[in-house]
Amino acid sequence: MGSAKGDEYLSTLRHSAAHIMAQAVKELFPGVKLAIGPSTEEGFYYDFDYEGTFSEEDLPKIEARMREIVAQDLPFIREEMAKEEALRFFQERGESYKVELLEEIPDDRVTIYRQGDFVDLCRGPHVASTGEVKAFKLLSVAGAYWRGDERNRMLQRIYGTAFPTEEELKAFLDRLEEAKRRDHRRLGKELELFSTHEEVGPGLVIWHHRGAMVRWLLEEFERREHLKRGYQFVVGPHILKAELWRRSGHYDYYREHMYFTEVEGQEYALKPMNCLAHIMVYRSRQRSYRDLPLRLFELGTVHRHERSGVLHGLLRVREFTQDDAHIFCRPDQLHDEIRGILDFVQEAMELFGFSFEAELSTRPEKSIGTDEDWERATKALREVLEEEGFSYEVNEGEGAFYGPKIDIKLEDALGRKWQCATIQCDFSLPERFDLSYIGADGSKHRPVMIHRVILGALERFVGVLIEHYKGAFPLWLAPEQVRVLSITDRHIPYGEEVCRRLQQEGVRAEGDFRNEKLGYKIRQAQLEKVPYMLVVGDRELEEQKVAVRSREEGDLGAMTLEAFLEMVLPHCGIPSLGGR
RNA sequence: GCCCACGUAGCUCAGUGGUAGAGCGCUUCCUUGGUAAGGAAGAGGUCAUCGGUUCAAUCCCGAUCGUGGGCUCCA
Repeated sequence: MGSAKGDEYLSTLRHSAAHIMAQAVKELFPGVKLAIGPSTEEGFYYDFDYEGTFSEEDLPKIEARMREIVAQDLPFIREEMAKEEALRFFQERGESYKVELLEEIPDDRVTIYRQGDFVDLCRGPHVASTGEVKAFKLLSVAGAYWRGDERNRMLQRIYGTAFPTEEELKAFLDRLEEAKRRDHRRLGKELELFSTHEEVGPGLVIWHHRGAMVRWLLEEFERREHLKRGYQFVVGPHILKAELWRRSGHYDYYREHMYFTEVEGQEYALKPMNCLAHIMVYRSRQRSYRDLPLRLFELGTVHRHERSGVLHGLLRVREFTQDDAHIFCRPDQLHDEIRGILDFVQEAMELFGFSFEAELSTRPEKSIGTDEDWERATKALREVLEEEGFSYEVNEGEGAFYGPKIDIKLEDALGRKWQCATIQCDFSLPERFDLSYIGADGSKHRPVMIHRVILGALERFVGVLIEHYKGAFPLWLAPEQVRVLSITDRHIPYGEEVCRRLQQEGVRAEGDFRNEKLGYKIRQAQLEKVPYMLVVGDRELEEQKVAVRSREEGDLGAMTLEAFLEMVLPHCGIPSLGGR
């Protein structure tokens, strides 16, 4: 990351690159209309309206034309113009999108930028001339709705990136390659973690033994941590009567994401969220203020009908399991509960080596509940964020339909951001289900409900972990922790004995006793990211030792099995967070 | 859902309007070899599915399903 000034220059450079691309496209494809073309965090894009279509094959052609424009070193010329004049100007050129944009500009005067024959409505700034844009590359073509609204016409977007130097561009492209290498979909197949199948259906994951082990370890970790923090475990059904979803508001507000079925003339819905069963637990008896907070936890599997175009490996699926909990508390406890959750999140993220940032989302247009409720919940979330010293962004109108929320975006080893944890206040469901507790004053009061997940969807979290660790899970999460390698057939019995001993100690050990050369077995174990390899041959058999090789550090020499166990056992088990 | 691509052996990918190929993997045999690939032989594909054009389609066209890159949406 450069300085603030450096970032500014970078975005100016990229914005200028976008103009150069637009010029090239207009020259190569007559009839193209310009929409918008900003810089982004990773580069730039320009949206075009064109009767034909662009494909990836057009990119080299456009790039070549761009290089010519760069070689001409055309100055970027800023001009001020009366708005009326600009309107006429763009109208004459048939640039209807620019006209639409102009009509919304309140000022009387606007600026345009020219390079050569190309003119664009633009606030600027730009670099001095096209010659300054040297290191750039076009990356992809995509569809994009005009103004990001799917009711509008779909435009054609071309993405590219630009940097001050070729070296920086190359570093960026290398990083894209690196991301491809650690793509969880690729590693998931190579490491036998999971698979998806056309015959099964899109967005539905099948966990293979290794992936299932990672998941099981995470689940076990979750159970222990939740138990430590005063959560109670509950389990709810997968289908619940549609009538219940009507009462909760999901039927009205979330219907398009739900699957329905009919049983004996009754309409049922496959749960897209776990909250209703938890509410039923709360309602099963009279609650006292002394019972609160009631923290109900469930590794809850939910089904959501996601639109086909959004599915992506493990990161966006149609069936997933959340580490979900609902906390029912008194309004005066809200603050401490939110704090407890944020502490939990913070400790968990540290364990996995993620940094993260918080986002506070406020009331959306489509929502239920009173203004007063929304205000109170938003305030509580904001207060805790500030007391805990979290830096956070506010996303106006991005909250759930039932309440405001804090989303935690974690950042992986490549600096990419993922949403996992979320904390959502809810004043609506307690109202709709008429939840109450008897206060110290002997009268009924309304509890507050918090929906929260720590790792979020396990599918997504495992996907992020795979990419974060490049498939090389830390010892405690490695599906196979140790592999015992025999050198020749006569070492097999000893190898089996070593393997058994390890398994008895709770170490996940497997043997590779095939008739293959040691180098071959090591290569395979390395590629499969097994943390430790134990080689057994004549020398080890003789001395009753094992030759230890670490995935990261290579050959560690021979030692007794006891010495090896002493070294690794402390790191083999499921870790425990510090807690509050 | 929308825009653009793609779908060939278990995997990664070549290829052609005249019924298909490589590497890895798999099987068998030889080899018993000390820290990232020992050798040989063999098996394996209705070229995603359905329809159309054509004397002839894996290849051209259309639809469907699935996947990828985006948009919108989201854990």
